[in-house]
Amino acid sequence: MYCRFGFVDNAYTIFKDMPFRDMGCWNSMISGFCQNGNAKEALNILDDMIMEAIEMDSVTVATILSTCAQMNDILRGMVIHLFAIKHGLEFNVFVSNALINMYAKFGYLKCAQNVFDHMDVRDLVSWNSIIAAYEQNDYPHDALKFFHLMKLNKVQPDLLTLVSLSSCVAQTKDVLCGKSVHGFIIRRCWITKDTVTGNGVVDMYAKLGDIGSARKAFEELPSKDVISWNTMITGYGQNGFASEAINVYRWMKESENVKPNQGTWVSILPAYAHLGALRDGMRIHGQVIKENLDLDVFVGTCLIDLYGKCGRLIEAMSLFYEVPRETSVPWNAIISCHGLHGLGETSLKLFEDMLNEGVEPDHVTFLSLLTACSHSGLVDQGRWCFHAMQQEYGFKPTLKHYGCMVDLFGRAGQMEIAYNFIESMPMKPDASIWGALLGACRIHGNVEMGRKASSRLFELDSENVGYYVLLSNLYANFGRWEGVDEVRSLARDRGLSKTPGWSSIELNNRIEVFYTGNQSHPQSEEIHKELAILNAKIKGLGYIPDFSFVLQDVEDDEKENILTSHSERLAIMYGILNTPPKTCIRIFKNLRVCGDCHNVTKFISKLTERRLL
DNA sequence: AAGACGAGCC
Repeated sequence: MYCRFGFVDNAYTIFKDMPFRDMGCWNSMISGFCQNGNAKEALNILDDMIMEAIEMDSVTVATILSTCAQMNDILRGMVIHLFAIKHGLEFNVFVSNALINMYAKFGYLKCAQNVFDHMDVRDLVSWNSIIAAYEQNDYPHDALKFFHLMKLNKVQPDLLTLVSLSSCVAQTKDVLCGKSVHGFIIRRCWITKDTVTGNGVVDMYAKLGDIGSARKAFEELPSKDVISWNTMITGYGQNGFASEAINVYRWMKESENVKPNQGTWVSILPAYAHLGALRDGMRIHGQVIKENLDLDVFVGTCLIDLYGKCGRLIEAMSLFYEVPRETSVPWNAIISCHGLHGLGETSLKLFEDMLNEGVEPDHVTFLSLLTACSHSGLVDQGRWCFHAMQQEYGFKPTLKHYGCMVDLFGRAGQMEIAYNFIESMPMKPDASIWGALLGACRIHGNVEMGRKASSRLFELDSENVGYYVLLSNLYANFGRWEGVDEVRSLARDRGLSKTPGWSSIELNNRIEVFYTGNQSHPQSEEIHKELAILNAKIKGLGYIPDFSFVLQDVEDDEKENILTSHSERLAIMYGILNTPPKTCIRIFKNLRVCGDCHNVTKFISKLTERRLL
C-alpha cells in the first residue's frame, strides 16, 4: 500500500522488520522501488533476496527485467534471461512480455521478435509490446503489420495500442490513416478518459504537418498536463511557427495548474533560437541554471544551438565544454553553428576533436559538416567528408546529403560538376536537389542551367513558390523580363503567392517583426523618412545601389524605393531610432539577406559606428 | 506487469 502512494521508504521500514517474508513481500518491495524510479534500490533488494537463498519467481524476474531496461543494464538483463530459461520461466506471459519490452528498449528487435514468436499464450500486453517495439525503433510499417495480425487474432486494442498506432501514423506520414486513428479514439471516448491518448493525437497531427488539427485536438483536451503543453509548443516549432510556439508558452505560464519542466525548455528554446530571440533565450538559461538543468544534454544542446545561431560562438563553445559530450548530438550542434557563420575550418577541426575523443559521428554530423563546407567554399574537404562517411563509417548518403553536395559544388560555381553529380545519383533526385542547383544558378547567373533545373523542379514540386521566385530572379538579373512575366503568370495560374520576407529585432525585451514595405508599424512614417536620409548619406560614402537585386521591371528610382523598404532595413532603422548611439544592433531574418542590403549594412555600420549582426 | 511528450541537420 505504501508503495502505491509513493512512500517506498515507509514500506521499506516495515519490510525490514518483518520476521518472515513470503514471495509477495519481496516482489512488491522490488516493484515498489522500481516504479518510483529507484532502480538501484530494487536491485539491492534482489541481492538481499539472493543472499537469503530465496529463488526468484516469474513476477520477480519480470520486474527485474523492466528495471534493467530502465537502467540500460544490458548485461544484467541477459543474465536474467538466461536464469529464466534455466528455470523454465521463459514462456511465462509476464516474463516474455517483460523480455520483449526490454529488448525493444535496447534496440534488439530480433531478440524481441524471437521471444514473441515462441510464446504459446499471448495477451494484450504481448501484442502492445511487439507493436511498440517496432514503432519505437522506427519501423512503423512492421508495427502496423502486427496491429493487423492482432486484429486477425481477435485481440481488442486498448488505449496503449492506439498511442503506439498514432505514433506509427505520424512516422509513415499517412494523413488519411491519421484521421481513422483519431476517429477510432473518439468513438471509444478515450480522449475524455485519458490525457496520454489525447497528447498522442496532438503529436500525431503536428508530425503530419496538420497544425490546425493539432491545435484543435489540443484545445479539446479535457485536461492538459505538462506534456500536452510541451507537445503543442514543439508542434508549432517544428512546423516553422516559432512565434505561435512562444504564444502557447506564454499561455502556459498563465495557467495555474501546470509547471514548466525540462521538456518545456527543450521545446521553447529552439523557437527562440529560430527567431534569434537571444534575450528571451537567455532568460530561460537563467531559469535552467536555477533548476540545475544547465548540464542536461538536451537543454545544454538547445542552449548551444541558441547561442550559436545568434552568433555568440564563444558562449556556445564554453557551454559545449560543460555539457556531457559522449554522444554526437552536442557535437553536431557546435559543428553546425560554426558552419552557419562561415567558419568551416573550425567545424572540421571540431570534427577531428570529436573523433579523437572517441565519439561516433552519425548521419547528422555529416550533414552539418557538408553544409559547413559549402558555406565556406571548402569543396575538397566537402568531397572528403562525403567519401569518408561512406567508406569509413558505412553511412548511405540520404537525399539531404546529396543536396548538400549539390549546394557545395553549386555555390563554388562548379555547375557542370553539380549537374553531373545529380545525374549520377543512385536514387531519384527530389525537388530540394534541383532547388539547390537552381539556387546556385541564381548566384552565378547561369540561365541555361537554371532553365534545366527549373523544368525538372516544376515537374516534381509545382507548389513551392520559392522556386518560381528563384527562376524569375535569375531572369530579372539578365533583364529578360519576358522570362520573368512567363514565370510570374505560371505561378499565378497555379494560385501561388510569395512567402513574405521578414526581419526581426529585439528591443526592450520585445521581438518586433518587420515585413517588406511594411507600413503598419506605429513608427513606420519616421522609419521611412529616416531611411531616405540615411540612404542619401551612405551614397556620400560611396554606396551605389545594386539594382540587380530588384526583380521588377520598373524605373530606377522606383527600384531604389523597393530596395529601401526591404524588411531588414526597416528593422535596422527601428533599432537605430530606439536604442542609444553606438549600441550593437542584432537583426534576424527568415530569407537570405539580399546582396544590396548586405552592402548597405556595411555602410550604415560605418556611418553610425554601430555593430550590426 | 508495459506506456505518452521533448534536441542536433534541412
